[in-house]
Amino acid sequence: MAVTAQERGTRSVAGGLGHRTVSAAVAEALRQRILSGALAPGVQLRQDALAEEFGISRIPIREALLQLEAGGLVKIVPHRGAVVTGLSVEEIEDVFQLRVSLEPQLLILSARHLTPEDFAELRSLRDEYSTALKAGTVETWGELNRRFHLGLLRHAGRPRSLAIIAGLLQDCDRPTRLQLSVTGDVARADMEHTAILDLCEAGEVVAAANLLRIHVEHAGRSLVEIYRKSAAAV
Amino acid sequence: MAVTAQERGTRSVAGGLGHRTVSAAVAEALRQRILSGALAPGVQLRQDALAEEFGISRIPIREALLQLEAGGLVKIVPHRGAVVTGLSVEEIEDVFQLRVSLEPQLLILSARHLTPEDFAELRSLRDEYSTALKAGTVETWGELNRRFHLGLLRHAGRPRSLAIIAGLLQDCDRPTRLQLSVTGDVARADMEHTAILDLCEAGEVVAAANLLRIHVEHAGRSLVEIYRKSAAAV
DNA sequence: CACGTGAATATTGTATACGATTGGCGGTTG
DNA sequence: CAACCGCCAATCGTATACAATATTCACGTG
Repeated sequence: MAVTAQERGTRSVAGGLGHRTVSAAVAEALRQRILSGALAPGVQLRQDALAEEFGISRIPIREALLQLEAGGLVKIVPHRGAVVTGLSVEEIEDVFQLRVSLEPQLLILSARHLTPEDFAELRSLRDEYSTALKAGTVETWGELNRRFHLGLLRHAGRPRSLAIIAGLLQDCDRPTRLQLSVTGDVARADMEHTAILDLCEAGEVVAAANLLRIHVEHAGRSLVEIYRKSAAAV
Repeated sequence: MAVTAQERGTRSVAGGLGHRTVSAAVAEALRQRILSGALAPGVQLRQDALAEEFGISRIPIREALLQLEAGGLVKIVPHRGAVVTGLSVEEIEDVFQLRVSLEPQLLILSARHLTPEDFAELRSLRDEYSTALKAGTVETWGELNRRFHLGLLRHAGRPRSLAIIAGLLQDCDRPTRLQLSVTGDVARADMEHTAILDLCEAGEVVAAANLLRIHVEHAGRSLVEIYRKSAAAV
C-alpha cells in the first residue's frame, strides 16, 4: 500500500475527461474554479444551483464538496452549506514557515537520487513556467510551480511529507497569483528555480537546499507584505 | 445478521448527542473502530453491511467514508469500495521525522505563552495518562497523548502547523498501541512528559524543546524497531 | 418603537429506487 | 488442457423523493 500520493502525479492531473465518477469530475471542476479565483473566499456554494448548472443530481455535488473540504478548499457547516475558505495572514505565514522547515530538508534527501529524466522534466517545467509568465497566463503558474517543487522532492522517500507539502503548495497557490501579478518577483523566482536545478545537477545539494530555503522565505515575505497592504483579505 | 454491533451502545447512532448529522456520527463511530484496531488495515468496508448495521441508508455511510478518507483512515477506490489503510514502515518513519522537525520548533513559540490554566490542564492530562497506563486501559492512551502534545503547542500561533501535527499524532496513535503493550517505554514517556512540563514552567523553553525532540525521536525509533520485528505490518 | 415570537420558506440531510461498473463463473474453442 | 468470451451476481454510483433543520419576515406585544 502506501500508494496514497504517488498516483496523483500520473492520473488525476492527467486530463479532464478521464474521471471515473461524476462526483470526482465535479470536485475537479470546482477545485479549479476555486484555485483560479473564479470562486472567491467567502462565497457560499448552494447544492441546488450547482446541481442544476452541471445538469446532475445533488448527491455527487455533496460528495464533491466533501472531497473539497478534505483539501481545505471549502468549509462545510451542517445544515448551513459549504463556503469557500480563505487564508488569514497568520495562516499564510504559517504555510510558508512550514515549507521553509520541510522543503530544504527533503531536497537534501532527494537531490542525489534525481535521474537525468527527472532533470529533463524539471527543466521542461521551468521552461513552461517562464513562458507562461512572459505570456502573462497566470492561471497555469501555480500548477507549474507546484509540479516543479514536488518534482524536486520526489525521491526523498518521505511520502507523507510530500503529501503535506503538496497541500501547502496548493494553499500557496491562490494568494500567490496576487503576488505575481503585482510584483517583479517573477523573474527572480524563475532565476532561482534555474539556479536550484543547476546546483542539484552539480551535486551541491546543501547549497541547493539553502537556496531553496531562501527562495521560499522570500516568496513568503513578499506575499505577506502584499497581503498586509491590500488589507481586505478575509 | 451475523454482526449486530448496534447493541453495544444503547443509544442508536442517529440519537448520538454532540453530532448534528447522522453521517458525522457514523464517521466518528467508524473512526473509533479503526483507531481502536477493531477494524484492521486491509479490511473492506461494504456500504450495504454498514447501512444495515447502523439501521440507516447508504448515503450517510458514503459521506462518512469520504470524511474518513479525508483523514487518511480509509482509501476509496471508485466502484470497488473503501479499505482501511495501514501505514508502511517508511510512512511511520516519515511521520515521526515530521514530528521531530515540527514539534520542538512550535514548543519554543508556544511555551512562554502557556498560562497557569494551561499547565493545570496539562498536568491533569498527564495524570489521567499515567493512571490509564497503570490500569492498562490502552484505548484511551492515544487520545490523551494527543491532547497533551497539542496542548503544549496550543499557543504557537501556527494554526496550520497544529492541524498537521494533529493528523500526525492520530497516525501515530494506531501503531503506538502496539508499542505500548509490548515495551517498557510507557514509564519513560510519562517521565518525559513531566520533565517537559517542568522545563516549560521554569521558562527553559529551549531545553524543553530539546527534550521534546528526544522524546519523539525515541518513540519513533522504538516503534519502528517493533514494527520491523513483527514483520506482519501490511 | 424595539423586541421577542411564530409561521412560511429555502436549504440541507436522509431514504428509497434505479442504473452502471466490476469481477467471477461456466461454456466453448483452439 | 489452457485460454478466451459472454453472461450473471454483487456492489457501487446517481437520480428522485421525502424529512429535518435553519433562516427570514411578518406580526403582535411590551
